[in-house]
Order: sequence, then structure tokens, then C-alpha cells
Amino acid sequence: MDTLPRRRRSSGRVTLQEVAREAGVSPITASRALRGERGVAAELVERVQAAAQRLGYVPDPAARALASARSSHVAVLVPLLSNALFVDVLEAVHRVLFPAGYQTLIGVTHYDPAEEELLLRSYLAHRPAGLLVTGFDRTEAARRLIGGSGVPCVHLMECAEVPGVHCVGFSQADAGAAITEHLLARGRRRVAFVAAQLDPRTLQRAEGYRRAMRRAGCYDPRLELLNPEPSSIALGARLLEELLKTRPEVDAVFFCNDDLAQGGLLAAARLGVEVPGRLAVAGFNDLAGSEQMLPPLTTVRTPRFEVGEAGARMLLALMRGERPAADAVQLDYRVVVRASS
Amino acid sequence: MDTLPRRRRSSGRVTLQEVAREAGVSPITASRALRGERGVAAELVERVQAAAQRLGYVPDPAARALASARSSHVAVLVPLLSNALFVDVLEAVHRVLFPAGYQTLIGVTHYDPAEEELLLRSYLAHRPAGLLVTGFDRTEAARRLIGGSGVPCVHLMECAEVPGVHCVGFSQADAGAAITEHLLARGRRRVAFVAAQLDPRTLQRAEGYRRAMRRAGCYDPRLELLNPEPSSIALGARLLEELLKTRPEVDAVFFCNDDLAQGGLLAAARLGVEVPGRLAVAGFNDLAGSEQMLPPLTTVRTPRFEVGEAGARMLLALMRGERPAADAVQLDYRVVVRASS
DNA sequence: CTGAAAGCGCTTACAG
DNA sequence: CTGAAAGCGCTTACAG
Repeated sequence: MDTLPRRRRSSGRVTLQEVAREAGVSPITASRALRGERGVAAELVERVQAAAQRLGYVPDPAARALASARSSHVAVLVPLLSNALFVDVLEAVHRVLFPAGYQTLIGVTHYDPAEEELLLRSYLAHRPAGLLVTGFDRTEAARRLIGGSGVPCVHLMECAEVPGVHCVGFSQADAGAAITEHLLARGRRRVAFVAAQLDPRTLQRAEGYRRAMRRAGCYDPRLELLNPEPSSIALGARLLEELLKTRPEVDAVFFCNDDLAQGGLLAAARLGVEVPGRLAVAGFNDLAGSEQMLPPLTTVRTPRFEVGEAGARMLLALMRGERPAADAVQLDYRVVVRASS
Repeated sequence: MDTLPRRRRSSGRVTLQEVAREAGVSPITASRALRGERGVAAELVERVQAAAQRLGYVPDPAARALASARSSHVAVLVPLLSNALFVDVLEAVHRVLFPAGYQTLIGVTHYDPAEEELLLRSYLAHRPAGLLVTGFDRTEAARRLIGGSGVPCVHLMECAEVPGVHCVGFSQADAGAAITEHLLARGRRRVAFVAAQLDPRTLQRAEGYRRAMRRAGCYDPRLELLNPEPSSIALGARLLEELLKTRPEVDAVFFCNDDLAQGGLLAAARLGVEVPGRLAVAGFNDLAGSEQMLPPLTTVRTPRFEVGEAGARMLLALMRGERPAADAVQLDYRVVVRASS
């Protein structure tokens, strides 16, 4: 049966060569047929595919990567998995990329540019076919690594019209302004902004908040409570207590993320602070559970699933060498008004 | 300067050959020195390392994988990223594996054995150095894929003493029994079990619940409310309402996961059901926010971080060809009593 | 302890 | 439209 000479270091897997022999063509033709390269006679394509099927051929990604200087990996760098936001982005990315034959490599930067740079080095060594990164805030070295690699890259979550830069996101600042304007429209004047983590996108929301407050003639820097610790329900509870103690005159709070807002709502209930009567509360991102709070939380629904999907599609185009329809895609958010405001 | 003949298809990266030339040794010696293989003269090791440093050499993982039939990837398969449990496991795994030179590839199975099998095929094609999977519930084909691959594999979250099987986990059944016993010890008799998703580990907790209820002479199948939908805060709220409507006599509820329990607590507050007066409530996993609930949630603190860490360490040993200290590691959980029970 | 040769399994670049 | 040759950048297996 097996007339091939036994290879010295054979790994035991079925090789392209065996498929080619089975189909009666050369390995190169088999390779082209299997990759769907055009310019191969339809009959040969069929014969090769049938042979591959029969032998149970699985291409070797390492050999392919070595020969073509490109792997089937797409590296995705996100700040944190404990932020449900990014889990949704990743889910959407995977749903687009996996059926297209790409493996998603998830890298977690912990909001640390130095760690991102380290991950980038490591992932780039693997010659990924594409790169998906979060936002624009990174070290100069990281920027050079990306640029110098020649690997197609799409930036997620933020949007900037810079030639040669590809991105899918939404305006964090506008969204921050919109939810602030909603609170102002409800007649609130002393609207606090409470934030944690203080990553670039949080600070952009802060800018939106300031813009809206200034426009309404209500801006007062003492209404901002900024804390660099990681965002969490527990921290939201603590920050609300701190806010009420140090700025008792506030009549509304815009939390930069729903987990903080949920904690704030729970703390308010514990302290007997009436929401929205005494204090209106709003969050950001519309995370799981926000609609179940007492009262249900007013928030901004951000298009994270759409960001992941559109970002992955744009990358797919770039990896194919095509020009995407647009270099920068700005998606919509929506203020979701519930009983907390 | 560069006396090397220009290669036809050079990828531009610094190669081992260049490092070897710079250090004045053969490529094989350079390879051995860089990989820390013992049996290379200390002086040569230093020279090679210095040369690599000078040239900015980064080993090519694809070439390495092709030549050695083993990559530096470790594939980790988890059911879901929206369950904070697995995010913690992954975080711990990454913290152990990354410094050891391994890349963690995260695969999400969505609790679907067919999808797991597909992912397994895809990951195994990449010749991972190791494999980390969740639990023991998979297709027969998946089991054969793992076994036939020869790739070291550690099972996480559950524990079984089967020769040749490596695992790190805890007894889901015992933990389920323990929290049930706590509710019984509080004098509750009509303790309901409310569960979603109904994955294997949830069903093991159900077994523990039944064991404890039977032992106390309180078991009644009508006290079980099992729902196959994905677990969420919103579903927990819905299920509590359903429970109170159809089994008004219950005096306690054990939710199979904290997100359900949090939703249940919120629903109870909305309905004016006093907790724990009228109804004691307990959860499972001690997820973020549970301690902030009103009242704070009694739950089981499960060792997910420890599972990830110990599992990764065990895999590290296996990948090095060592025998781990134990094939099956059983970790401890802890009942955390708070005001909801 | 060190090295020359061969090979891992593909694809690129060049012919025809 | 098809193929023979060479090469991608490493490591294994065999010598010495």
C-alpha cells in the first residue's frame, strides 16, 4: 500500500505530498487547489479535494507559516476580560474570523502599555495574519512594532481619521456628553462624574461630560471623582459613599461604567438615599444586570458587538489585500433611559 | 559588513544562522545554547547569548514548531468568557504559562461538545505543546483526538482518579451538599434548587443538593427548578418569580451560580419578599458584587484562581516530560456565610 | 562537548 | 494552466 520511503523524522501526519500523489498531481498543484487559488483546472481541484478528504489531510499551519511568512493567527489585544465589554467584542470577532479560517489569539494587557508591548513582541514573532488592538494609547515602541511588522492592523473602540490608520469605534466623548445632557434635561444641575481605572476611553467620556456641563453652565471640577483603581461593583459602592460625604449637594451621578453604577445603586439603597428622587444615577455600557437593578439603571448602550464584527470584517479585507470600504468606521451608541434618572 | 549572500526569499528577520556566525559557532550549537540545553560550554553559551542580544534575534516559532513538531502554544478550552469564573481561571493560567515561554490560546466552546471538537481539531493542527480543557464531558471523538495527539493535557474544574488522566479541580457535588447543609442547619426545610445552563458541573451540584436533602429527610423533586437557558442575572430574577408562584411553600433557595442568585435577590426585593426572613438565599462561586447585594449573598467560594494556577503548573511539568507530584489534585472550597441566609 | 547533513511540510519564484 | 527546484528557519539524529 504505502510505497513512500519511510521518512526519518516523519511526524505521522498526512502530508500535502501524499495528497498530491493520491490525486496524481504535483504538490504545488495540490497546494493551489486546496487553497482555492484560481487558475487550477476545475477537474484537478475536485480530484485533489477528494484525495485530501479520503486521506484526512490537515494542513500544517507551522509549515505554511514558515513557507509563506504568514500564519493563520489573528492576535487580539484587549485590556481586560473581567470587563464584560471586551468579552462581547471578542465573541463577535471570533464569530467572524473562525469561519474564515483564522484563529483568534487573545492577549490581555491589563491596561498596561508596557505589558501590551511585551505581548505585541511575542505575538508578532508568530507572524500573525492580522492584528486587532484596543484604542490608540500605546508606547512609541509598540507603535513602531506594529508599523514595522507590515501586519494589517485594525484599532477597536475608538475612532480617528488618520491616513493609513484603520479603526472601528464610536465617540466616547460624544456618548459621555449625551448621557450627561440627558441628566441635565431631567433638571439636574449638580451632576457628578465618578470614574475608575482612568484609561483613555474613560477620560474621553470625562471630556464629553465636561463639554455638556460647561455648555449648560454647570461645570464644577469638584463634581468629578476620579479613582485609578480597577472598576468594580464594590468600588462603585465605596465611591458613592465618598461622593455623598464630600459633595452632599450633588443631585445626579454619571458613573463611567455600569459596574460602578450598579455598586452605586446598591450603596444608595443601603444608605436609604432615594433614587432618582434625591439622586439620579446613570451608567455606561449597559452591562448585564443593569436592567434588573432597583431602580433599573439608565445607561448608554455601546455597540461593542458591532465594533467586534465590523473590526473583524475590516481586518479580513485588509488581510486579503483589499481596500476596506472605509478606513474609519464610526458606530452609533444609544442612551437607554430607565427608572434611575 | 554583511557578507552573507542575499537570500532569495529572506523574510528580513535575524536568523539563528546569523547569530551563530556572529558568535563564531555552528547553528546547532547556537540553537542549543539559546534553548538552555545542557552540555554546551559555558563560554560558548555566553558568546551566543551576547550575539543574539546584539543582533536582536527573535526565534521563529513556526520554524521551531516545524522542526521540533511542537509549538510554544498551550490551548485552553473554556465554556464561556461571560462567566467570570473562567476569566479568573484563564488569568491564573496565563500568569503561570507566559513567563515560562508559552502562549495561551483561548478557545470558547459555548458549552457545546460539537463546538469543542471543532476547536480541538483546529488547535491540535497547530501542534500545541499542551492542552487545558474544562471538565470531562466531551464527545468520544474529542477524547480520541486528545489521546491520539500525544499532547499533554490537564482537565480543570473537576477531579477524577483515573490512571493516566491529569486533573485539578474540586468536588462540585460536595460543595453543593455543603451549601445545602448550611441552609438546613439554619433551620430551613423546604430548600429549593434553582439552576440554569445545566452543564455537567451544575448537575453535579444538583447531586450534592439531593444528597444533603435526602440525608435530612427533606428531599422533594418538586423543589428543583432546572432551566437550560444560559445563566444570567435576568434569568435568576425570572426563576425566583416562577419559583415563588409555583412553589410558594419554599423557605430557602440554593442558586447554582451567583449571577442567578443576584438576580433572585433583586427580584425578591422588588416583590417585597423578605430575605432571609421569609426566604433564605444562597449562591455559588462568590462572584464580583455578591458581597454588595442587599442583603449580602451567602455563597460558596470556589478556588478558580487556584485551579488555573495548579493546572498550569501540572501541565508545565508534563510538557517538560516530568511526572507531576500528583495526577489528580483536589482543591478546597469554602462556604461564605453572609446576611442572606 | 561540537558540528555537517538532512529534514520538518509547506509555498514562492521561475519556467514552460 | 502545471511543475521541478529551492527555500522558509529551525532541530533531530547521527558522528566524532
